[in-house]
Amino acid sequence: MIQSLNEHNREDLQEALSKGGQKLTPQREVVFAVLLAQRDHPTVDEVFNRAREVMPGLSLATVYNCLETFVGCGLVRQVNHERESTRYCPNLAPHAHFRDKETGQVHDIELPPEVMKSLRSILPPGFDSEVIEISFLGRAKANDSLNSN
Amino acid sequence: MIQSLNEHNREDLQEALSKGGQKLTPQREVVFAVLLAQRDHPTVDEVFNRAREVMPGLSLATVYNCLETFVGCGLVRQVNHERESTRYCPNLAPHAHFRDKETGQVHDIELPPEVMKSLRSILPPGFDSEVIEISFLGRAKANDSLNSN
DNA sequence: CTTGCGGTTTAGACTCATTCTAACTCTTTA
DNA sequence: TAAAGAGTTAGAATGAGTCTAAACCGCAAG
Repeated sequence: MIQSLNEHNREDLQEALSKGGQKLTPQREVVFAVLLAQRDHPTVDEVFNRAREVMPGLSLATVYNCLETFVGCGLVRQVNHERESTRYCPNLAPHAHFRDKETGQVHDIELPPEVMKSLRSILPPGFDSEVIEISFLGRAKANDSLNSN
Repeated sequence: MIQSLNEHNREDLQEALSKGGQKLTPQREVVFAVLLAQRDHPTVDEVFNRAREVMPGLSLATVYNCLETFVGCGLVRQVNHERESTRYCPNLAPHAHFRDKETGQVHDIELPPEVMKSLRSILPPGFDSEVIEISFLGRAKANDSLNSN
């Protein structure tokens, strides 16, 4: 179940928010806690439903707002696959995503620096890239524990 | 301007369609010609507008249908960036996409086989991937001629 | 205090890409 | 010529996400 944030995580949140000129609010705490509690790349709706168990008055618009704020503060990444609903991921380490064709589950795949480098190297001169998104589509055989980080 | 398909391209289209159990229709020819004429990763709307110059009665639904058919036959790839409108690309060679933050333009980036290989190698055992999507976000300095293929 | 202010939250209206539906057309097969 | 089947069409429906305007809240100034 969704716990409230521990001291450590609350401080991280607090700090990242204030760096971005934002405040820590009860809603933001709950939404952040939801993301940390179950790192399965939930959609906004999923976050909304989970958060409401803990804070029933929370509105969907606020969940959108909170998540956008987190993305702006670099606390969370958006994960898009084709045009499906955007998913959210609190894993900050550079990583790729693997989407299971059958279950729809999204798994994080560690991205070693040398692979990042070889990717950057394929850019022709004049192309400067800040963000690289890599996503695999396929099947992951069993091994439930491998998801996320 | 949009030309009608030359013999060679019409045959390719014809063949790919019939392999997928589909027929060559005037609408499909026009839509395909639009994609080949300007390889700038147009959205459905852009394809629609260009195609109407040549076939004014064409409907938007048909453009959606044609593009979906082409994707099904492997003639064309969809390109998605975040949740923006889907774009279409008739470049069949394996390649990544580079999206210019400022202009919004999408450029094709050639993907050498050894980079593909190193990417596949980061998948943990049990993960089998058929499709790998790679997209860069950044700025491309000038050099208009480098776009697409 | 209590008033005012800026940032946050809220419900509901709105947008817009995409999908669906049902009617229509065209071509082929019987 | 009729019936069947594929493809096309206009417009309605869907649904994720955004916008708007009102309510709320914590806090600093009076």
